[in-house]
Amino acid sequence: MPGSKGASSGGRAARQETLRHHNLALTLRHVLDAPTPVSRADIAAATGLTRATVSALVDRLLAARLVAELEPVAAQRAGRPAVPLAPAQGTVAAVGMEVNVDYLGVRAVDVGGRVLQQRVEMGDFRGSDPEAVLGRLAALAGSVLAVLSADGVVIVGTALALPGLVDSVTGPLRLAPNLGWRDVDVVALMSAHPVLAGMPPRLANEANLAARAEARVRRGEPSSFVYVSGEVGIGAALVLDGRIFGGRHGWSGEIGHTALATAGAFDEGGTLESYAGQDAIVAASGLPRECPVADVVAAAERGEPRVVAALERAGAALGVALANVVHAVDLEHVVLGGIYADLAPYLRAPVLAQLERRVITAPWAAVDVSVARAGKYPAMTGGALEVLQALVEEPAAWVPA
Amino acid sequence: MPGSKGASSGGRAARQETLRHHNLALTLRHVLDAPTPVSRADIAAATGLTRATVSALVDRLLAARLVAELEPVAAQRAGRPAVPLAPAQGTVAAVGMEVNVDYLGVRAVDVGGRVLQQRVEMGDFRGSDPEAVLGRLAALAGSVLAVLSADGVVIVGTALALPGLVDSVTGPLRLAPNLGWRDVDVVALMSAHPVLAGMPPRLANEANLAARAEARVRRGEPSSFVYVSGEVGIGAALVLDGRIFGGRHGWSGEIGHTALATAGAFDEGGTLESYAGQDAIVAASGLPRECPVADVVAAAERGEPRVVAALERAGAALGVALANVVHAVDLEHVVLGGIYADLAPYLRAPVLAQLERRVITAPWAAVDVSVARAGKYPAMTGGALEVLQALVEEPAAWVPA
DNA sequence: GATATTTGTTGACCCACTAAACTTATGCCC
DNA sequence: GGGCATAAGTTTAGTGGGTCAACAAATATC
Repeated sequence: MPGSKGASSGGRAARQETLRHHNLALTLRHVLDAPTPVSRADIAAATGLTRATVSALVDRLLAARLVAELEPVAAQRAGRPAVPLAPAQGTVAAVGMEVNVDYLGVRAVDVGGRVLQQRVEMGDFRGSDPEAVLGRLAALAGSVLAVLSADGVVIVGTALALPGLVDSVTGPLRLAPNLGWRDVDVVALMSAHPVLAGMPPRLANEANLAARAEARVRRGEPSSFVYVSGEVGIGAALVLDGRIFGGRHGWSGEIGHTALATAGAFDEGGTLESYAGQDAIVAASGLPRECPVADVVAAAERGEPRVVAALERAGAALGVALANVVHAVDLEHVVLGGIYADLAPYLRAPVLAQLERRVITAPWAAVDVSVARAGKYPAMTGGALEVLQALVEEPAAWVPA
Repeated sequence: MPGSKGASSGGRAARQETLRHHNLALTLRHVLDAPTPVSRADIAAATGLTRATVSALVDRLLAARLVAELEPVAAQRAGRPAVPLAPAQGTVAAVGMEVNVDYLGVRAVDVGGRVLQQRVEMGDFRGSDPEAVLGRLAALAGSVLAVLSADGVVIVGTALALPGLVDSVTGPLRLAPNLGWRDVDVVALMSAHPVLAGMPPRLANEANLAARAEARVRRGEPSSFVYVSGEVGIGAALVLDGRIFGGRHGWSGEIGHTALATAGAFDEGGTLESYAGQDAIVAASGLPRECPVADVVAAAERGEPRVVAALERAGAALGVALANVVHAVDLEHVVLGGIYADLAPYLRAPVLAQLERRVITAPWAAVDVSVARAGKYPAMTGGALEVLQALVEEPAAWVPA
């Protein structure tokens, strides 16, 4: 998720090989992104390549087991029936892992986006010991990998989502306030376990990876949005044309630290997290500390005034912060994820109200607010998709000559 | 400045021609970006292309008058002396125009970045009539274009910088509060003038184009930064790896409307512009309305306490807003432009103080604040560079077969 | 003046694409 | 069931833009 290429004079020399790599990736992407199986002729028509070229490229993808031919279905049109092509199932996969405040887990996803295996362990990891926690995670990953390799699945890599600041330039986890971790060399700790020896995980922020999963669910729709992941902390991710924009170090979207409530005295003032974080909402609701979100939702459904007011207030704070993000990066869609997805019925209106009031461009491009659709533990899926994306963009490395 | 490609399955089929286009652009970029003239052999070594290929590509660039051969300089090494290649001077150029609150102007820049012609007219355009103002601008442009065409310069296009919201998707200027313009079809009004008939201007925000000029001045240095353009309004631009990130409509960087001073009551609170805009600074300084910035600087230099306090306060507000931007997009450099460049001696410290206090990632990547170096009227230069960039990225369209 | 060294050019070759003909497999009409 | 239209996938020749290696040109060094 570099967000930048780095090359000073952008791009390297293109040779014949580059051409083939490009078209191979294009062809693969077409098969993977299509909602239904496609034929070689469909790909040719859509890409502008000739059928001859597509055939040659597809042959390579078949050999690499990235794509599979399905049984021809009874054709209703005249002419030779097409051979349907679809993402291969259960042949090539990536593993997404996650450590969060109250659970850890591992999920394996194949090139078609199917979940092949998954394990989740609940727990309380506030103020935990990184080495011990990562040991448990590695054990979990080991059991998943064992099943996969017994099934002959090729694993292309792993990724690990963390609720904090991961330095994508130099490596370590800088800060995960709610785990109580600081400057932890997570990659080294994970690689120490033999099961992961050959596959050091890519690290990334939980919100960024969750947003990637959300982007996949929404492929086809306008795919530029701010994904807000409400958990104990508040993370956000910027998705531009289906791609995560991580910034220089992968630290974009740290809206939990947006300055609010400054009243002209710029040296004071709370952050968004102090108004709209999970703990703040629970406290303002008058509910017991660390009670689950489900309790908040239940209380709100019963119409308890203090809870409803707390959510109203949290929504307003979130709306102000999001208005600032919209002004900074010009996006028209907000997706509420994490606990905000559960609380959306109560947050949506105040968030929208602030956006409409404050966003100066709203008259020409109203900002809409929707609810995440990527399901439970989206960051694990997103981590796997992150690794798979590298494969999809450079399939030549995995395709036999 | 789309900031997005739009293509759903990203990228089209690559053919042989695509290869040549890519390498032609690569070669041209190498000549343009090099600080000193380069030889064909240098380009070959740097790009990985063979000298044979580079020779063929350079021949096309010479024919298109985008590149020129210089006189060989006395070689100090053994071997045949190299033929130095440099951007052609005064052969191919683009025109950048600007309408702002107190001036309008036109500037022509060639592929090497040299200013060939320029005209600036001072005035007061608050609450002005768009048609009349654009008529004056067109006349100015006409006189510049006349001189250029007499000199045999080929004009590849024009751009127009405006202090407001330009809708890059559907075209019109949506809102320029300080001009008092709203929903003005600027392109149509400009194209009505015969001198610009064949070359409708690209419109863009003043801050975005000024930032582009700044990025060019800083090429070679780390080129991702937030450029803040303080004028009557406050605009900003996000520069990522030397490229402007404009967002979906070109409306990124509207930090003038960042919400500040909310004191827990999220329905109140002023914007950054109400604390740090030119009018706000002048008012808080106790100076006469609409007095020039030079007077503010002079008063600050004399140490007038009310002025110094006003600048301190404006700097703090700006620092809070910039901390929010840094949290949102993860950038490490802030560049102060427009009136903020003149006021930088007084703004820099409070801005830095807020950034250090609030940016949670500061311990690992301190945000620095520097002063713009692109000179007077950077948006005019940036507009021309914007047009030239399209040429540089797709030189094939301008190069004879 | 002979030799080494580097630049730029030339021509043979190679590879990935296109174009167009061909083969295969179906639906439809009689 | 046979002929015909239609469409999918394959085969073969051709083209373009690259590489590679040899060569010519121009200078420094001894």
